[in-house]
Amino acid sequence: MGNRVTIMDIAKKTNVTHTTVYKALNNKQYVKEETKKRILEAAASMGYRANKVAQSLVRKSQKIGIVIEGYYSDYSLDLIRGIKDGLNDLFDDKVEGVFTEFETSYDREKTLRKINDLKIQGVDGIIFAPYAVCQEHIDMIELLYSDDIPVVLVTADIPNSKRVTTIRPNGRLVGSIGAELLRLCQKGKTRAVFVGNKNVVHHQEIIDGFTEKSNEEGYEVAAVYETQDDDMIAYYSAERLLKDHPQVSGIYIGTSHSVGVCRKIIELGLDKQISVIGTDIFNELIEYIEKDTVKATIYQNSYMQGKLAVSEMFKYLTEKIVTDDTIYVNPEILLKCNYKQYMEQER
Amino acid sequence: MGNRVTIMDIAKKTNVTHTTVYKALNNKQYVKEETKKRILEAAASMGYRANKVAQSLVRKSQKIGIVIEGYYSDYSLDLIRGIKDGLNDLFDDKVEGVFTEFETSYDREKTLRKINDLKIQGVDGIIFAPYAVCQEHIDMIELLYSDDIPVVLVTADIPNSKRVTTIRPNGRLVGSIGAELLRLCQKGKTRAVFVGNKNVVHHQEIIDGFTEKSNEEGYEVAAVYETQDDDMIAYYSAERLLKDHPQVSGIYIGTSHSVGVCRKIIELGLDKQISVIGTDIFNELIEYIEKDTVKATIYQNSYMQGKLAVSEMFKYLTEKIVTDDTIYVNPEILLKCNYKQYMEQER
DNA sequence: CTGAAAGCGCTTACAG
DNA sequence: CTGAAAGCGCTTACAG
Repeated sequence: MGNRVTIMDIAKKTNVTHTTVYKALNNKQYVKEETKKRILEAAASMGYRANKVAQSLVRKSQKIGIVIEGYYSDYSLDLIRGIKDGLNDLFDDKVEGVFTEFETSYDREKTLRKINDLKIQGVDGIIFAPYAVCQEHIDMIELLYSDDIPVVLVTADIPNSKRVTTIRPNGRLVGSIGAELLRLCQKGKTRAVFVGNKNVVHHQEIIDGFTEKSNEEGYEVAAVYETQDDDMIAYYSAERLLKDHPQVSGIYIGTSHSVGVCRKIIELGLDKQISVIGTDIFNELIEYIEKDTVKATIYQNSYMQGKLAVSEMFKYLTEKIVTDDTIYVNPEILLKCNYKQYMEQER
Repeated sequence: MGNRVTIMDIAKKTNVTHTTVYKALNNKQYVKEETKKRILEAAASMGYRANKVAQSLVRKSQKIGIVIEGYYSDYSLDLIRGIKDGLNDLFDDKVEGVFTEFETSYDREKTLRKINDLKIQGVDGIIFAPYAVCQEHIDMIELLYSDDIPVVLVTADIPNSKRVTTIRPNGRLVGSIGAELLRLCQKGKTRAVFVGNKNVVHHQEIIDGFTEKSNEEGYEVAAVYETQDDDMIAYYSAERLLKDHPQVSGIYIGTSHSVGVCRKIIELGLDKQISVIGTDIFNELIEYIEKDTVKATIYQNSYMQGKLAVSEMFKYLTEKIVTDDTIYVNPEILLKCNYKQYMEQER
């Protein structure tokens, strides 16, 4: 290992000091073009690779602001846990998180105010988990961009915005998995899907993926309902569904907090005829998994999304590079025998 | 961030030099008990936490030897990729991997020789992926242990050995998932399971988990076959199975390289009646997933196992701590619509 | 038993 | 435009 190429080695070879090499390598001003070229060539030919450990030791600390918009659910709690663990992993790399308060409801104005506060506090970057998309968000991100404050999105994307990247599950894939799981266990040919809110891009994607896959495999999607992640709305929507479409034998619930659907199904004694697939894992769902009303649930791993959001932000802050324009977290399929592994998991 | 507690802060507070603090904190000899106690107390009260970045910068390089025993399959290739990526992540932490050659067959003697070679080369730790378990392995690990060379196992455990930890899928859980997936899509009540070799602890666990879960849910496991991960043996075993137990409607193939089972099923035109669940993902399996002969496959993520093995070894080498006595990697369920995400994946 | 000094590979003022 | 010096927070010989 004694053979690692350092800035000093390059300095010796090119007859300048390591300070000059540093400047050339990091594109700082005040290095003669010709010198710079020589240095860069030497670095390349010697296989130089900056030592990130040394860089972390001297770098000034980086502040990352965190804004999580609306809906205080298990999904958000896991997201936050992931972000916190991600920050903790980078503690010695001098990364600091600046959390803004969490809201139990969606308030566009508040979000904008919080982001502005973070800017004033001088954060180096912002991790933002948006709920619904709006023009103000796009404008705000544009503004931050021009102020050189990168924004990494998590759980959802904001199309046409200048965010650096987004870490999220692929909604169309989630919908497809829901459809395919139903194919495996559904008896009839008619289905329905429930989401929280069609204005949430992710939810629309789920509908699209579910519908496309269902049609492809010869199933009819008889109805799409919005539950606003409200258990009672879910309950009454299910009632309506089963009245209007008694031939339904498969339901995909593409959102959390909508176990009302299961309650209604059991109430009507239809739980042997109708197969249900759920989304994510949370306490209220367990009972229905244990009873086999819910055959499987699709876990979107918000914990991992949070963790990745932090590491991606760090990567961008320190190297100005990003893994990909969109980073998809694989949705996982949980059954009765393995869902427990995913509650409060670490990974 | 300027408020991080350093070794220097403790030194000032306790009126010694940072060298002494270092010794006290790291349990080095030649520190008076009383001084040590004072220092440790101060450190605790000040909330001291060693800076891992600084430690990595000065630590001498660590050599990790890698031995992968037998069977050169996609599973092993992904494992190796994981180990390599794990090592690469720790490049700046001065971690170096020393690979021994891979064998396409299982040779106990060769394994022992390779491990001994690594010891002579002076590695600081060994990552070992065993195939079958034997007393010689246990003895070898014991020997390494007394020479202060920690062994981290991956993909399987060696019970009663002095390995530091093992990173692996929970075989019983894999078997249970196989059984539960069959419950979702199987028509009849009789099943069979194929594994590579019952002497492989992991395979026996799969059988146990599968059988227990099947019985629990009212299914009969009519037969258990060993394929030796050989396609032709799998093919002929399937033939025998379907002759001896024509009522079989669900099959779990708990090992790779046994798609011969699927070939036989299709040949006999039974692919509409029999549901098959596979294990892991590799090229030969794709065709049967696409045709819906294999309804789902259980992915054991050897890539992640390899990556974790490296980080666990590093943790042990640098901090003498281990996350857990056994670290389970969650098996994931792949369907037709999402298996592609897992081929050559990074994560 | 305790301490003074050098060094890991960078970055950051500051001087020339 | 280039360089000399200090420093990040540890570990490692070496001296006392």
